Amino acid sequence: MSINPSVYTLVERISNLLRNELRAAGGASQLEPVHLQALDYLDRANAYSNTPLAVAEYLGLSKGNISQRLIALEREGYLKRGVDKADRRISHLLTTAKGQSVLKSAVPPPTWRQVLARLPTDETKALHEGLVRLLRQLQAAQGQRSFGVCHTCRFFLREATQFRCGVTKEPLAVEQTSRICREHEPH
Amino acid sequence: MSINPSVYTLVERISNLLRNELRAAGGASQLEPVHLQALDYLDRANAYSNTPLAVAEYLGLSKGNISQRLIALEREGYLKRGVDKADRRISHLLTTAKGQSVLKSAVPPPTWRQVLARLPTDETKALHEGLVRLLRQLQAAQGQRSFGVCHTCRFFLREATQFRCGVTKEPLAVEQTSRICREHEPH
DNA sequence: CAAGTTGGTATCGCCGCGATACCATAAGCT
DNA sequence: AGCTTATGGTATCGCGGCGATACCAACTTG
Repeated sequence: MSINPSVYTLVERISNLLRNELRAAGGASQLEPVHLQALDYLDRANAYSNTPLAVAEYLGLSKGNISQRLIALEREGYLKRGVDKADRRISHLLTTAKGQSVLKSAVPPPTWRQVLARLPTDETKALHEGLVRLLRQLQAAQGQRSFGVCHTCRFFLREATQFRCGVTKEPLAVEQTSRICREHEPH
Repeated sequence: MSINPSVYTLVERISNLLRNELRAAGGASQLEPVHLQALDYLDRANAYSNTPLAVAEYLGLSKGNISQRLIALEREGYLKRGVDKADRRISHLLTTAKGQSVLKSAVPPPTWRQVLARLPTDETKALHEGLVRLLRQLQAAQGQRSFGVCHTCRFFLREATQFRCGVTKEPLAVEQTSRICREHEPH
């Protein structure tokens, strides 16, 4: 039982359940899992990280593919696009009210929300820790970005009167520090 | 940090990593993730459970879809098909040497094998327990079969001289009792 | 033995996905 | 300054996974 089902198999099966739930949850709004995941990411990304390329890296899919998904999401009104002031090649995507509304009902899918809420807190904590370790190890092993938040980032600077990003050298609004960052690197 | 990233987000991201790794691992043999997963299941299913319908239920995909995937796998020589002696509608799929060979190198994907092997055993144990609970809860919540092994099944009978399945009433070969069963129900 | 049920396949259309080629803007070099 | 290279993003192509539907063959039930 400690071997079979193994951790790998468990992850595989839970992944499939998640994918199927997402497919079902997005069915009403005609959104596939990839759309919901992209929307969810953008809804939680900071100002550096809400670009098409960042979404592609986060989901591990090709930029061409993601470009098309985002165009579709914008066309359907789930996203709004802005142009970067400093670099006019870069798009910044923001979720609209419609986008946030579909997220609210579909991700996490209802079943997941319910099950996770009912898990005992100590068990949730242990599970959380194990998953964090697993994720970080996997990301490191394949050289992927970690996409964490400021407080767990090695470039995060706590100065006397404010926070600052050690990568961009810019001061950070407090609200931004709890958002996902593409430049994040763990300690 | 206990909220963000949440357990849900962690699972989502790990799932994506897994899917991408599987896609890469199967690339050499032209097999998509679904093929590798179906093969892996069949390689570990017992004699009741190695049918197209069972694969579809296990993966949560439509039987029409899975039927076509299995036909492709058989055509490429990864599977052999046998007909059930008692019910001639039913196919039984067995992995060939070629099928087992590709599984050996592709699932779990190399990165995963490596990372999981290096996780400290106590952490693995905690992670395993949490994932089992999560999986069982999710399966129960959406009325899916649990696909476990005999020793965790409420129908499993330990008799004086042998094991027996309480569903089919048949005696069980020892080798079969460590395989995945479609009729499995947890205690 | 007729009627309904179940395991499996055939076929259709949709669309996610990678690969490639391409464009526009930016950065680096001399 | 210009020339070259690098980077963010899009357009287009072909492949194939996927659900839905319809269908067939074998079993089951009255």
